[in-house]
This record gives sequence, C-alpha cells and structure tokens, in this order.
Amino acid sequence: MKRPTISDVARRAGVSISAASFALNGRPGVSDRTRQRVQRAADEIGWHRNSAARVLSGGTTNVIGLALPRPATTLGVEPFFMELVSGIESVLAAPGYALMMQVVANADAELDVYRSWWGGHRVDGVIVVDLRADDPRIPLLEELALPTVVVGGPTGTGTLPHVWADDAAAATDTVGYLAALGHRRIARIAGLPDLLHTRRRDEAFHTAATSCTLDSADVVHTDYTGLEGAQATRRLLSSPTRPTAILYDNSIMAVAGMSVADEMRLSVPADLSVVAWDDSQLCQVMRPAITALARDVAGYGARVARLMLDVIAGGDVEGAVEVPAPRLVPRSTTAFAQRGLSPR
Amino acid sequence: MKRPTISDVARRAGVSISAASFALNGRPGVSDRTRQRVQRAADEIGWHRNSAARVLSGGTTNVIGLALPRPATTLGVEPFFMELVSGIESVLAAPGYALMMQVVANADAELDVYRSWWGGHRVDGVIVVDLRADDPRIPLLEELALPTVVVGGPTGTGTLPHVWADDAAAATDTVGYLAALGHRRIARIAGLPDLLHTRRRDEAFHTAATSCTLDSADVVHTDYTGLEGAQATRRLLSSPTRPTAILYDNSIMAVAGMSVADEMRLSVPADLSVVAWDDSQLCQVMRPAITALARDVAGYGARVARLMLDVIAGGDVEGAVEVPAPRLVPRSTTAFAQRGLSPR
DNA sequence: CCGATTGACTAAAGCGCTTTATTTGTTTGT
DNA sequence: ACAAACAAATAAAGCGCTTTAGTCAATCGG
Repeated sequence: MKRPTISDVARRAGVSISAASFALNGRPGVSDRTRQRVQRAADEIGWHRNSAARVLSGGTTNVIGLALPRPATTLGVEPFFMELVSGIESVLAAPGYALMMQVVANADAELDVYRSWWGGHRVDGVIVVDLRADDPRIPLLEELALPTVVVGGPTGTGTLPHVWADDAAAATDTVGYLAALGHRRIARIAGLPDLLHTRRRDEAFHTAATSCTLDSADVVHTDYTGLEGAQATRRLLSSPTRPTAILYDNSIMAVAGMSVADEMRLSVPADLSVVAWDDSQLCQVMRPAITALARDVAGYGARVARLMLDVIAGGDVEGAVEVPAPRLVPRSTTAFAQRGLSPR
Repeated sequence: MKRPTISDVARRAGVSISAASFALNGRPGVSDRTRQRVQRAADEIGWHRNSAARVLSGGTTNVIGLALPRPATTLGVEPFFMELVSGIESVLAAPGYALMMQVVANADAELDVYRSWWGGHRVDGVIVVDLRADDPRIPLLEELALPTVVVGGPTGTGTLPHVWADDAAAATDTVGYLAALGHRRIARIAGLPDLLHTRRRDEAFHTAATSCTLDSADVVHTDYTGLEGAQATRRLLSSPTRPTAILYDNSIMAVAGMSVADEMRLSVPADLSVVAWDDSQLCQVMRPAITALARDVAGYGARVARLMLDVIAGGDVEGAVEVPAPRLVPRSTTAFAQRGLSPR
C-alpha cells in the first residue's frame, strides 16, 4: 500500500504542490474555496503529513524527549514517575505531541542522547528529571539551546526554565507537626542521596529538627524500594533510642516500614508514627490509612508540559514556575508520642 | 550553533558525500583506511545523523510507537503497565531504539494515530496493549502492514505476532488451590470487563468453579482502582453468603480489600483468603504478606520488544510467543477455610 | 487609460541523507 | 600486452515537504 503524498493531494485537487501545502498549513496565499477543495482531497485519499519531510525542511517534530537515567527495571517501582508522565501526557496529547522516552544506562549516555537528539532534529524539546548536584546535563542543554524544562529546582537549574515545589517547607511543616505531637526522635528514610531534591529535603529536615530541638533526627538513604525501606526501618527500630516517628520518601517504603513495625510488635501509631512523602491510593486504602504529604503529581507534570509548549512556542517564558508545596494530610498513622519513651 | 551535516564530514575527510555515507553506515565500497578517516572526522566535529533525512530516503526511524487508549490520569494506577514499559525499554535501549508513547482519548483516536504514524513514517513498528473483543486496531494494522506486536492473546490477534501468557491456567490453578483449602465460595474482583484478558480470566474462573463444584463464584468488574476494589469487597462481604476467598486482579485492590476486611472485623486469612493477580513489592511488604500470582512482567515486556525487533528485521518470526504462566506464590493471606462457614 | 498594487497561484530550490549509475584506477587472466 | 574483472570513489537523482521568488490577471488611484 502506497502512502499518499502531498502531490497526490495537489493533483486530485487540481492545484500545485505549493498551493496544497499552503492550504494544508493554514497559510495565506490560497482562496477559501481552494483551501477547502484541498482539504477535502486530502481527507478523501487519507493523506498524512510525512513528518520526516516536514522536519527536513525546517519544521518541528511534535515530539518531546524524556531521557531516563535510571535502570529500566526500576522504572516501575516509583509511582511518582509514572504519575508525572501521565500528567505530562495529558497536556501533550491535545496538540498532538508525543513523548519519546529513552532509557539510558548512565549520565554520560544521557548526554549523548541529547547531542544526538539535537544533531538529528529528533525532538522539539526535552524534559529533564532527577536533577543532581552539578548536573552536567544543564550546561550541555544550555549550550545546545535545545528547548528544555527542568523538573525540580529552584537551584541547580542554571538558566533553564524549571518547575519546582517547595519541598523544604513541606519537610519543615511535617517535622513541626510531629514535634507538636510530642515526638522528640524523628527519623527520615530518604531516597537516592545524590538527587538534588533528596538533598534539599535532607537539609530542611535537619534544619527543622534543630530548630525544634529534637533529640535525634537520623536520615537513612535508600533506593526507594520497599526492601531497602524495610531494612532501614528495622535498623532504626532496633536502636535503644529508636525514633517514635519516621518520615518516608515514598509510600511503598512507608508500607514496608509499617510491616516491619508490626513484625517487631510495635503498633502504629501508638508506638510509631508514620508519614509518607507523596500521597497515593495505597496510603488511602491501607489500614491504618497513612498520613501523607500530598501533592498533585499529575498536575505537576501538566504544568511542566505546558511550560514546555510555551518554551517551544518561543515567547519569553517564566524562568521558574512554582507549584503548590506538598500538603500534610493527617490520617491514622500519626498520633501523640507516648510518654515514657523519652531517652534514658 | 550549526549542526554539522554529512557534507561537513565528507569535506573534512576529503571524500565525497557518498563515500562518507557508505563509510558511516558500514556499507561496502570504501577502503578501511577511508572508512576510519571518515569516522574520525565525524567524531571530531560531533556529527549526528539527521534521522529525518534518513527516514525521508527510505531508512528506519528507530522508534517504536505505543498508543495508550486510556485516560492519561489513570496511567499511574496500574503498576503492571509501567513494569511492562520498563521491560520493553530494557531491550530497546541497547540498539538505540526509543519508545514513543502517545495517550489517545479513545479507540477511534488510536486508529487515527496509527494511520498518521504509518502515513508519516514516524515509527518502525507499534506495540498494541489492552486488547479488546473484536478490536478494530487489529484489522487496521494488518491492512497498513505496519510491523506490530500484540501484547496478549492467543486469540483475537488476527494474523499479527503476539506474546501471551496462559492466564486461564493460572486462574484454574488458583481456584483449585483455594478449593483444596476447603473454600466453597470464592469471588473474583476483576478489572475492566471489555479487555480480552479479563474475559479470558473470567471464563477460566467460571469453568474452574464449575469443575470444583463451588457453591458460589461471583465476578465483579472494576476499573482497577483501590476505591472500586474496596467497594466491591464491601459489597461481597456484606452478603450473608459472603465468599471465604477473593481473587483480585491487581495488588492495589487486594490491599484495599484487606483494609475493608479489617474494617468489617474479618481477619485475613482466618475469615477471608486473599490472592492478588500480579505480584509486586507491595504484596511482599504487606503484613500479612499477600499470596500472589507472580509473573515476570518486565521479562514479558522484554520478550515483546525482542519480537518487535525481529519483526522489524523482517525475518519470518514466530506468530505466537508464549511466556510462562503466572505462578501461584502462597504467602500469608491464604489459609484453610473455616468450618462452620458453609452456607445455611 | 496606464502604471502600481494586490490576490491567487505556480515553479523551483533546498533541507540532509541514501542509493543507483557511472567513472576512474588497479589487478588479473591469457 | 590487452581486454576483462574488480575495487574505490564520485556524481546525481530522489525521498516529501516548505518556502522564496516569481507569474499572471484583476483591481485601483490619479
């Protein structure tokens, strides 16, 4: 089956190729009558623009690139990520943009992917996730002048537009809340330590702990899996000065931690309060339901996508868009700290 | 910054454009010495093939398309899906293929997406998920002769190559196991009723129930969310002849169901046995740990991707690839049915 | 009534690459 | 020693589209 080309359309409509092109692209230079005739001809023979040809003559690809510097096998673990993607897609779908995802083995490979996307005109823009300290992707993308939106910030994003949420404030609020419930030993089971947002949360946690004069505020880093979350919890709860509250960096680790507490005959929330960063269905259906730092992740992704489209459209865009900070949603895993659990 | 083209490479290497093209594509017609010189020149100026130009002159795009006929907002709910994607990516990443995902509003829009991908040479092949009865995508893709791999089967896939698992056998096994534990009233809380694999599981469940002469074997359909899973469970457990075992179609619903049981003062597994279709970290870290029908979803995706590459390579491929059926992994949510719970 | 303007349309170049046909130069067979 | 065969390299066409420069006729101002 032969794909119809624009010259087939032009022939059928009885006009020149250029007239057909103008008509099909809503450009001036053709009468309305002709425009309709061309449009009809295109519909009749089922013409679809060959995007390669359009790109080659200087057009756009209607593709946004997303390189993923994580092992493919762990993509499924973090619910945050998929929700973000679905939010991005929800905005991109309407104007017909597609999202091109490419898993890359490491940071260097990711740089190559950007260079190749840029060199080969493969994408109109890229979305950068998992920002790290001194991230080499930032200067590269600045140099290539490839339209970019960074998920994260507000620091470490160079001159690139980015969308960020005030994670620090959320961390501070949460520690404050737990402290107000009488907790004096609070731990944080965090995600990957080299991600910038992990660091920011770490710092805020630390600062808040100091200002609330907590007795202890340990931070343990994990790879976001339930397995490591459980291990970290087990270790923390085995200490004679075990924490009375733990803040987890995702919900799967929070669930894992609650299982460990159960295993060690500690009751949640009587003996241990649990808070999960990022709300999810899981937090809502668990019993006890998990207190969570809720945010609209899909909305976050949607905002990223909209900024991306703005950047591509080329108008001057806001360099930094702030989305609402995570909101503490108290449920049944947080309670007053038991008296008598203070350190010996 | 100007992107270098193949003629820049050719000039720098002191050869013709065609020689450069042959050299860079590993084609015969150039000496090894020249080939190396061209390669070096390309590296030095950071040349990347313009994929649009290559596509236009009949090459491949190195992109696999995946259209998603679901609302973008529910993408994040089903862990199965993301794991499948990560499995696909793990195979596609090595030969440099990217995965283009496009969320579409409905089935008709998906057909348009295929037509447009085909007409515009945008993808080398497509992967079809969420197979339905009399799926209109199958005949369209057959007609377009767009390389396709269907996730699912073994029926309803027309002449297209597909990768399937024997879900029916798994359903039968599970019912048999529960019956052997003395359960006589088993329910199934299923996913979307128009998906073909849901139907197949439904039928197998029904058949097995009949052959085990169960007293009841209700099936309730949901949208895979914890919310609907909880509702369905609540309704089932409120019946005077409530089931003593429930088979859930995903783990989030299983967790939701366990919470409902707890809420109704029914203990798992003493009063209610629970089995989740598809294992997950969640099943492992929950307490009690959830008995699950485990399968290697990422491996499934990887197999799909490999078949896709084979189809594109154009050799004659197996029309139907079977991956191992889900394996029942008994954990702590399944136990003997209590006596005295038989129907009045 | 004539040159200037405008609107509708077309011819043709060019985007960067692959590939076919062709040329050039070197071996080989006899 | 000469044609045949081969290897190495090149010229040029063409993929489907956009866009610039241009043609042609109708309209306008003075």
